[in-house]
Amino acid sequence: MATPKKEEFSKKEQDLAAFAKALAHPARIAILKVLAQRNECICGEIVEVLPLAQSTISQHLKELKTAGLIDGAIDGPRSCYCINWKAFEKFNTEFSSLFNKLKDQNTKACC
Amino acid sequence: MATPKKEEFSKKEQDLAAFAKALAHPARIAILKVLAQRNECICGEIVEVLPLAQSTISQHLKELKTAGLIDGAIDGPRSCYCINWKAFEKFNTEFSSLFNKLKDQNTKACC
DNA sequence: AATATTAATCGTATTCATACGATATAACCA
DNA sequence: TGGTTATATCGTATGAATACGATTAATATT
Repeated sequence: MATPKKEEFSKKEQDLAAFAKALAHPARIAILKVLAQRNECICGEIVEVLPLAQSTISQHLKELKTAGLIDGAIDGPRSCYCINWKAFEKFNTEFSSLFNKLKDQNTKACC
Repeated sequence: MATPKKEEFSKKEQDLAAFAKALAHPARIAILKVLAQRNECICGEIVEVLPLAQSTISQHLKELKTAGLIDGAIDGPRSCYCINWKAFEKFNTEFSSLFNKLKDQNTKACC
């Protein structure tokens, strides 16, 4: 029991869900805000600003990176992260288009 | 250890994260599609179409309802679910506005 | 070379999510 | 009333996410 069944859905559904999952924690939304605000996206600044341990932030950054929402570059002893605007926009439009598609299909005022 | 820290973030961040979490599973996206497609939003149809057990679907429906994305009404022996367009649109615009706000703040081409 | 700084990774504990079968509930039909 | 149908809920097993301290790795600094 409890063997995951995500693979049985369409790729589009899986991709959109994965994107949503990347945003499904307030810490990660806060991280994106910090990355956008600062002109330099040094990781240490995020640790200072957010109420989480360094290792936890690092973990969240990794997830955002895996989801493709941010890029990371090693810069000497530190790491420089920044938002991947292309990917972010792609998902933004994809999500809006899901919403609009759903709405168009919905022919009936239901319930 | 591992005591949740979600409360330590802003309400807006929490709300957006909660919405994202509701969409963070392909089954729930698929459910929304079915609800939009059918003129009648009987729960049983969803069970027929998706590769999940009835109790699992029921659980996912409950989460979508808790997140405010769908409404449910009891209709005799069955249940009638439908998308809460108002809530859905609210989150859609809120998400787009986050994206645009982030982009505006981002003064530097980084990394 | 020795030490400090920065961030990633490891190990691990705890909590949450996902999935199912079984059972309960509630309305309808014979 | 007895049985059927439709859905929710319970119990439970497993897997994933979250969080932290400790350690490692890699570059700077002295």
